[in-house]
Amino acid sequence: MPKPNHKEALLDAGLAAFHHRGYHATGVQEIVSSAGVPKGSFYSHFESKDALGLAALARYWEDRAKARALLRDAGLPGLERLDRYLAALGYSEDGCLIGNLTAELAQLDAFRQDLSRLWRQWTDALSQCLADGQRDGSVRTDVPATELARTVLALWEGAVLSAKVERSPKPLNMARRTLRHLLAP
Amino acid sequence: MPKPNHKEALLDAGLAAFHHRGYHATGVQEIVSSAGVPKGSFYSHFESKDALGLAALARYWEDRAKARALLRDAGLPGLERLDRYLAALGYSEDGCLIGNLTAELAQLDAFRQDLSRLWRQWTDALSQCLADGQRDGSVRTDVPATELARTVLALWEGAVLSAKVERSPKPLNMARRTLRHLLAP
DNA sequence: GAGACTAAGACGACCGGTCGTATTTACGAT
DNA sequence: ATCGTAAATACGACCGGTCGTCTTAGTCTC
Repeated sequence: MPKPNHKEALLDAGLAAFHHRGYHATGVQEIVSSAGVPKGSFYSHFESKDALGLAALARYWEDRAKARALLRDAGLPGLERLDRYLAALGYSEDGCLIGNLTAELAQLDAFRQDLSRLWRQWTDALSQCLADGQRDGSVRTDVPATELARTVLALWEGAVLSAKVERSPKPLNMARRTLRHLLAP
Repeated sequence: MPKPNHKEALLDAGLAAFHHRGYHATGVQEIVSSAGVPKGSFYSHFESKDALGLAALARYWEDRAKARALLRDAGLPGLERLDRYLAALGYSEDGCLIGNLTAELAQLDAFRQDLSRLWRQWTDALSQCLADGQRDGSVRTDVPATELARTVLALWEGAVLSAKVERSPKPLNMARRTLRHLLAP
């Protein structure tokens, strides 16, 4: 049984490096050095670099499960939940790993399915929140919740990209304002 | 004087490869093979791979100048111009080179400035069209044209990313519908 | 012949991954 | 509980290949 902290260290280091530098610009050597794990051990923990990449995506998604819980907070109207969720996601200079790797890797067979599933999961989570909002009256009802969710996600990811190149959280604030206006009844 | 078609061939091949596979996943060898140019000649035409990357971005932007002319079509209301422009941009399985390379390369000194400038130019072009729309009454006036332009661009880029992972133009159609609703007075 | 240009192949660094050996763990017998 | 052995795991050194770039020989033009 390998030491659990080696795998975790590799996962942490991989996630950080892929997020900051991108997937193909990051080598296995760099990850193992950063994780303080001998390179020969890498393949005891991950079958391949691709496997680590997929694991990093899954970890990134799971790391934001707490923020996603805000989308299900029954004590708030739907629109307010959404806004709190986006505020909780917040700004990062490196942007969003899912968006970044979608741009870089969506055309690769090894990644497309997982990326596609993440987008779907994300859309579903947003959609359920917005459907609740439609029931509680905080969200417009003339467009299906699913389409609204797709719009939210697209605008958010575009804003994150803009924030990345601008090195500023302003586009995220703009997106939140716009969404309040767009989604209100 | 190098043959002009070699440089063009390299630029075309580089643009296509960077767009389809991403920057770091594309090697100089692949580009020269695709362009039918000897590898040793590459550096007679481009100082470095980075230089080609930057040239490819500029080319991509220039290739869409014709579509951008639609934004300035004085015969149409501003909102209609915008929609025609987005329709003219259309769907591509590879997404948008500017968006893709922003995600992949915005953190690199060699690329940030050019990417940032492209986003600014794009935003300015959209902003002028929307300001015209505010004057002609086709676009809402309660939000400055610049902020609307940023929103348009963010939503579009996010939708392009979504379209890339979905392999479908549907997100782009959604974005156009949403923008009509969002921008109308 | 001189200078400019072209381009084949070499360069050092890096790539993801493999493999033989060393180390650790697990298990059965005593 | 201890020990010997087998199995599993870890990992240092290595693999063949690719990377972007450069060097230098060859070619062309004046």
